[in-house]
Amino acid sequence: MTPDDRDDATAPEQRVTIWERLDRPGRGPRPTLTHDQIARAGVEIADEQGLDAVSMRRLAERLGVATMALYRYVSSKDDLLELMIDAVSAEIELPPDAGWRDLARSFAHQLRAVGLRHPWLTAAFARVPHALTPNLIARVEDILHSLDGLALDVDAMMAVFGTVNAFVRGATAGEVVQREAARKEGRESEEETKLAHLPYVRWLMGLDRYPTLTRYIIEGSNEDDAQWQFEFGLECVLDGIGTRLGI
Amino acid sequence: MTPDDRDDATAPEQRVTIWERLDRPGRGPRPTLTHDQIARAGVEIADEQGLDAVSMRRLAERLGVATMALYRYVSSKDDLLELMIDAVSAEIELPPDAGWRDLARSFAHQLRAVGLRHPWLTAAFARVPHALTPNLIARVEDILHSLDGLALDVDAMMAVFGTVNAFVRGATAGEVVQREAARKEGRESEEETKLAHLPYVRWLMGLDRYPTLTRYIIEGSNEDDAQWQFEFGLECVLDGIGTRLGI
DNA sequence: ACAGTCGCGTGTACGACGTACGCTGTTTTC
DNA sequence: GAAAACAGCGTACGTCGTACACGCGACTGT
Repeated sequence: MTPDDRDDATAPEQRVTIWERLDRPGRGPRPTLTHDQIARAGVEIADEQGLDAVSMRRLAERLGVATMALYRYVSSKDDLLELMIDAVSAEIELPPDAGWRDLARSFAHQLRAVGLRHPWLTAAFARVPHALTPNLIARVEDILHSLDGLALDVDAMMAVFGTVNAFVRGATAGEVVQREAARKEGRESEEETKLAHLPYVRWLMGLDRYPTLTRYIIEGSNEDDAQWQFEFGLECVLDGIGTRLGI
Repeated sequence: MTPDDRDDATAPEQRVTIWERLDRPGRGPRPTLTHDQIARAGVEIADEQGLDAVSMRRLAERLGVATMALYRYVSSKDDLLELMIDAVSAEIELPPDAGWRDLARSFAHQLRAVGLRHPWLTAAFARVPHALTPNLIARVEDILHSLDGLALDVDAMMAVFGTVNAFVRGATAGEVVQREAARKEGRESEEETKLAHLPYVRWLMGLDRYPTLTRYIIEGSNEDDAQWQFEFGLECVLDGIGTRLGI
């Protein structure tokens, strides 16, 4: 027998999101920091030294406050990551009055650009439970709005955004993982990275189990590979959506 | 002969991947563990209690060895994550002799299934520098092989895989983030999750800044939403690829 | 004007983490 | 048999997130 139907000690945890608490009325002393400052400082650290370097202690030191002071602004480190995600998400600016296709394309390119400019973003997305921050929600709204009036039901509209979004995140994540690995291991140039992987690649090819992959490594023009692949994939996605929905 | 005739003191750090070290010849005592056992135990812990619960101490305890004994098998925790990724990647089995489209579709569905069955996988991918483990490489080879003989150059072939892979990872990541958040906060049913988000959603809608999004929340049939969206997106991607490459 | 109370900033402390290092004992190779 | 290589282990260090209690400053209601 499991007496689980009255145990609300753990059940209805109504977590209030940080966004709802952002500008609370002032009673007591004036806060010395703003959420914006905190997010910005966190982004700076992450950009310079990677996401692992963003600790509450380091962040507090950079802001000139005690470590625990930060917890007056964020309820946990996850909250901090949400702030940081939202901060860099603000860098995305979409053209007004564009059709859904141009809008989606612009969103895709810019989300990728943000992800590459802030390589920690991918890892942050994977860690944070509630990644729908206001600045991202606003862009969702923009794209949904551009799809309105095309005789689509709302599920289809959301599916369009979801598909583009999924592709961009996956593609960017793939690119970023490699760069971050390079940074962590102290490599600086693309050339150095290729050199570091060389023994492993050689070993793989020597196994003779991956002939087609081997051909790609030998014949492939690894010139601007990632950028080209992204644009190729994106256009495929947009074409596929347009055709399937007749828009 | 000189056992060490390397001249390049400044060369990049030649990290030897764990895969190249897997079955080294035995000198000294017999190992009591295998890499397979370790990976399996790690996967068990992660499945049961989440990726954060996979610590070297806990893993060692489950395996009945001292913590530091594990470092005879993996050189770091990242290595361990690679082993775990490879272990669950083995769950993907593709049909033999299928066309590229069926093969890609099967790969997509199974990779998603693995990601949902092991919700920590997404986070692991984001943490690990070299996520191309043998079992994944083998599937890449399968798909590339199915594209051979269609008059594509190798770059295009790789782009096909890359596009499908990116979409699947992005889509799965999105689904998983929500489930993991629910698990972390102790929620069990989908209903409970919806209830927990209700105040935030209401607050968002009350801002009156996201009318189309609001319509989606109200009108959307959130029934089997994720599964449907995934299949919709996947077919768009496959269609787009097929049309663009004429295959 | 004054008391109450709310909340900001802080210091300390706890339990967990990854892992460097050195030791002991076993197995293989010369 | 001696030497070398290597498995397993215990200890220790530095770091992390954050719970908690304290003191002080600023607003609110009287």
